[in-house]
Amino acid sequence: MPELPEVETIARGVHDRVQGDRVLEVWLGRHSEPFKSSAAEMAKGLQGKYFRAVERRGKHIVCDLGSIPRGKPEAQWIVHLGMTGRLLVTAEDAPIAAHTHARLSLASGRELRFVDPRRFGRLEYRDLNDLKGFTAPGAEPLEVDAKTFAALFRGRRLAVKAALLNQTLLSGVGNIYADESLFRAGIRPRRMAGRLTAAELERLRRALAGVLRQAIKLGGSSVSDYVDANGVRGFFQLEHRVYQRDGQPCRVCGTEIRRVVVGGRSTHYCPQCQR
DNA sequence: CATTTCACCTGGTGGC
DNA sequence: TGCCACCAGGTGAAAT
Repeated sequence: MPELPEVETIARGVHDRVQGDRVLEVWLGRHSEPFKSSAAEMAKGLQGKYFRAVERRGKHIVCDLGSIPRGKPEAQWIVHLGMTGRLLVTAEDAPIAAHTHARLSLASGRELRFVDPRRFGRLEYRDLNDLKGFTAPGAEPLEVDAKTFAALFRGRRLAVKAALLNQTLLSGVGNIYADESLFRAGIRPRRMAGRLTAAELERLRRALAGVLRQAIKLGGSSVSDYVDANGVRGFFQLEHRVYQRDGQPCRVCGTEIRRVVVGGRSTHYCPQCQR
């Protein structure tokens, strides 16, 4: 489900609703897949902690926690939504959705819940006395400068689409925004990353930042059932130029949009507008 | 090492 | 209606 704009929307929504709130009780489901750290340690660590802040790092949602409401974070709860994960703030008596893996009851009388049918999402608890704070491995697409961006692709022999999806190069780009940014930059997804010209790379960097910013403004893309922390759908899917539009005419030139597989992922492009 | 492929899961859709 | 193949917004391990 979620790429950078969706994760940003959810992180902001959760931040606004839980900042200053305190965890009273923790319930964790019995499926082990979502738990990157031991469930027992996570439950014990979360209990009693205050939410200092909730922020996005790449596709991760990082909750800074402390034993008092303010000050330096003492621990972090890190949520990765995978393909189908949701992080929701609910009333405590709200019905419990199928595939709910974590419920944090809060002093305000609400609950923070993690729901994930496919269980590709991950939850991690970090005690910052033992471990460093979470940092995303790749560059932030909304902050990276032209020189750094170009250096990420230099010498690489894989398709530019695959490079965009590599989270150790850029953090936060997924299948929708890789395709949409390549369309806006006029670059074919199968072009070898290391063979792009300086001008093409700069077009791509700007197209990517532009499409991500616009998507954040519209609350992300709701392709199937994506909703933010308040259960509200996004609207960026209405702005898609190529993603899941194969067989339909290009909105710019009318040529039929094609679907191919690149790096094992569905890839959509306009053979006329993208070279 | 860099790159590619595949497995991990459930659920929705569309064809027969 | 039922059954089945195929597809899905992600990632990391294994293979090449």
